[in-house]
Amino acid sequence: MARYSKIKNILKSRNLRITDGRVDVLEFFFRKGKTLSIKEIQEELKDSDRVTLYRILNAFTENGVLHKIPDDSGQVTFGLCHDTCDAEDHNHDHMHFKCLDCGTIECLEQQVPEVSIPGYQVKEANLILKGLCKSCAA
Amino acid sequence: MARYSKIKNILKSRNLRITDGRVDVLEFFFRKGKTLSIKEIQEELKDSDRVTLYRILNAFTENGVLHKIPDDSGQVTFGLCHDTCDAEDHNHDHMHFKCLDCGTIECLEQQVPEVSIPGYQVKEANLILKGLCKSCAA
DNA sequence: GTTTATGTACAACAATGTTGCAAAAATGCA
DNA sequence: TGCATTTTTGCAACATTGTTGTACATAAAC
Repeated sequence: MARYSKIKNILKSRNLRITDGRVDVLEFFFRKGKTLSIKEIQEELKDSDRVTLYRILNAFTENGVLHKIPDDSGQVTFGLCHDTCDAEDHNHDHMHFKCLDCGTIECLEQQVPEVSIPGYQVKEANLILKGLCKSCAA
Repeated sequence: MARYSKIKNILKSRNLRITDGRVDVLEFFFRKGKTLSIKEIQEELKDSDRVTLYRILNAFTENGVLHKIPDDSGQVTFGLCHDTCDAEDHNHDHMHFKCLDCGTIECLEQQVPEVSIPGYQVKEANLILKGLCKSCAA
């Protein structure tokens, strides 16, 4: 499917109106094919309003289009959710790799290992690995 | 060992000077025995300077006294490192549980499951679980 | 006690994120 | 297509969070 149609479908399926800003943000994610920090998105979409961008990202996060990647650096990073995510049944189990050298954060396809703790009810699991990515380790 | 002596030893072993602010922060962590957000620490130590507190927390993080817990909420939370951590050989593998009900973040003693990704060099692993904690699930 | 290195307090700044509201645009329907 | 409704945007203003520079104060070492 053409990229624009795909983006339109994603927005429609979440009952989000198709606006230039939203399409631009999603198009940027598909084009880069990687996780993006707010800073990177802002630099790409220089002429757009900061508040609008925050609202777009929040809407996307709430509706399972993007997921926020926890990071202790304070720099919030977003990644595209897999096609299986939707507003009701959002798959929160993600595994990410942050390269200590180049700083890139990648979404890994591997499944987060199952963990159970007696007495606790685990609903989501986020595994953040740090080290050297494929290109930096080589 | 008495708490104050313990705190003094921790600071000395990191070559950090023993000051009122640092002792207060550490004493608060030992007293609560749990992870603390910057907000909580600020509320406890109302009369202390905000900048000083940030510098204390940064010094503690850099020297393996505390560890920063990644969280997508933006609220930075700190936890006491285990006794095995020191400035040179800081054990970065942590497992945390965040309760979606009461918001508390707990450090779990369980070991983070080993994960390896072909071509990557994994140095740290952070597993963040979310759900209902023991008291909220009951 | 005196010296020296380190840490603190204050002011000012920078970055990040939020709220309220009027104007604009997207959708649905006649 | 044109109109009504609802959602989204853009702007201003504010709130929170974190940083930098610098003079002063304190801890550690002698």
